[in-house]
Amino acid sequence: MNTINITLPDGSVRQYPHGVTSMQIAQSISEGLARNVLSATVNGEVWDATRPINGDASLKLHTWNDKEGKATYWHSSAHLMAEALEALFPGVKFGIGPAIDNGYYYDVDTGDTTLTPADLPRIEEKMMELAKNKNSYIRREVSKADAIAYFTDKGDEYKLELLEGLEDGQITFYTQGNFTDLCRGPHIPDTSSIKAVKLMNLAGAYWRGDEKRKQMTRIYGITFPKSKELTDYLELLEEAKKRDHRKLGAELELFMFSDKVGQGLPIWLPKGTQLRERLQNFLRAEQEKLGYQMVVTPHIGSKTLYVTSGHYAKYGADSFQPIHTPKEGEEFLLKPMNCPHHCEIFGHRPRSYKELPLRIGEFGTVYRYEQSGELHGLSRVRGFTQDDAHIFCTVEQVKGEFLNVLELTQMVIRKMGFDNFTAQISLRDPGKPEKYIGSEENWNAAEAAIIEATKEVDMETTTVLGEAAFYGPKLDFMIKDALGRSWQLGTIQVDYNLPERFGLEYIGSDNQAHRPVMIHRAPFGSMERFISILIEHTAGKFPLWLTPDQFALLPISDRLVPYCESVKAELARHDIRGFIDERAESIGRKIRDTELKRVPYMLIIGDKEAENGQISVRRQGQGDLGTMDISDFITRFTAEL
RNA sequence: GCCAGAUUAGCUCAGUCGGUAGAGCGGCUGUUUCGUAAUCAGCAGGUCGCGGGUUCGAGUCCCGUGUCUGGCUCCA
Repeated sequence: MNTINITLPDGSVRQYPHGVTSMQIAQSISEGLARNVLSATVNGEVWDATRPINGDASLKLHTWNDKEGKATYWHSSAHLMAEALEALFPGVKFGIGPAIDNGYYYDVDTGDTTLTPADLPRIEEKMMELAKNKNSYIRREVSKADAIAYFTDKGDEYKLELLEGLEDGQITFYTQGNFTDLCRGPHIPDTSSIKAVKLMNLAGAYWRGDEKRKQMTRIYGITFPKSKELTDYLELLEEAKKRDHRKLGAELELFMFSDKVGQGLPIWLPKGTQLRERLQNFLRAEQEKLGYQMVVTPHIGSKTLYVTSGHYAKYGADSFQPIHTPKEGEEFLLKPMNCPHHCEIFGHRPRSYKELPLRIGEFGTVYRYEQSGELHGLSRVRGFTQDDAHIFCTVEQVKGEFLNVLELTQMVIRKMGFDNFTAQISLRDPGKPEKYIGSEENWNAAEAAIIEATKEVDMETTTVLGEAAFYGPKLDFMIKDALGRSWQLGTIQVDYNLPERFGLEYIGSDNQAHRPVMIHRAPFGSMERFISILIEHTAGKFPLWLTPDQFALLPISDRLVPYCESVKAELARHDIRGFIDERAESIGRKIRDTELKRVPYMLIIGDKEAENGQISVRRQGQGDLGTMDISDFITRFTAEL
């Protein structure tokens, strides 16, 4: 047979000579496509576009515009960087160098020389110089013995270790220019499409992710086929920097940290507290509508509580250590989660099936000893408040409760101005039933309930097997912000373990004791983390109903302050809140300062407005909206809420 | 916790070869009473993160340590 059948994604079948490459197929379709093709999926596996196809195959060509194309491109860029490093730092050793979501990295060991950020431009230059050589990426199958010989000769113990895990017969090398690497591939045809490079940063990374092993230097980089795309990407990063919640949090006086109070312990300032409490009140009201009952539990709990829950055995050593009292033998732990307290609430008196589902909610402040290097603004802290609740129910009720939580979360997220909202469902690893507690029937029922519930609310989901907790399946919420970055919010988890450990029971209609199922849910994770995401998503321009100050009254002269007072009082009667800027500053200055504080409405008051009983309205970020009656403003304002 | 970098006035930053500290913004005082993004002037702010060391002399060099930043590992 001299010809093979190639099936394209549209289902059409074309015939090509045996040994044809994806590149040649692209050429037969169009020159333009051939110029842009980076790799191809052949029978479900991503291949080099230059690799011969030796049998009937399905084929999908990849360009810069798809995920696989970018991944190939960036992985090849990592090799290009390695070539540049080898030219500049002879003797450098290489770990692994994969593509990531935005670019690639390569872990390197430069021996006694330490790389510094000042070295990066030099490496970038070398990469561009090498890219211009238009070197092809050449794939070569090698025997294990030859491969070992090559890297032994080179003295790269990392590659040798990687080789140990590979089987003879499936080892390939890729070479471009003067650089040869152990690599499964695939790679782009040649280096000429790499037109712009930026090495982002340097970081330490453990060899094979093991903190007991040597730390290598990880160099992060990104490349693009057009220099304009690099410029755009760097602008996006600039924008992200401007929106950094740590920066905005300080500028807008929302929160602070103090070395004396302790790292990772946020202090909420008046404006931030207003924002947070308003958000909390909104969430509380919505949850009460859905049948949640709010409780308050102490910030510490006896060690016994956590021994019972099992958390002490699992996390005790890595937590804030017990608080000891003057009387010996008393030990308390800072509350790291609210569930044990809520279990005690359920168990404090006999429960009837008629009370289920029992939904116990709490804005519960918890303390966790996060490693110091993990702390980050408000998104990773040591003291935070969960929008927590525990639902005690029957297995039959799990689906309804999931629906309830999904709908609540969707509604709140939309109200907050996010529109891209997805979920990850984590189920058992079907091959390892011994890893999980709880009966087979209960697991099946709960997993089915979660999947059905997400279908009913029409939510985009991904399902991952083996990611469930040992005590039950779970669902994690994800949102994308205005810059397209993904954030993980909170979770809903089914738990068969804690009711067991706390011996929780209810009396069923059959007059027998039954064990309830417990659902943990904190859809937003924590107030701290959620607000950090909200700050970055909105760039500090919070939704009107939520923002601390909704307007600023800006009198042109201090003789107009009394009129401002009357306007403020009138707006207050309509629950519109704000302040008067009474400073002896020019109106231009007051407007500038108020714009920077992201106060949504600026009401400029001069003699004309005072005479006519009107206000001149300016919207933050939009400019002058003209003069209007106060009642018209209230109408406009209320419509925007 | 680990690797790398940073740490100077409230903030953003400058500070040369080691010779005793500087700007802008902000603050205060005065001035300006103004029409849609900074009125003008003066003044006050610093144990150069902290603790040691080298030196006649340390913001600057060395050691230790705190905190922050970027990653790694971790995240009930």
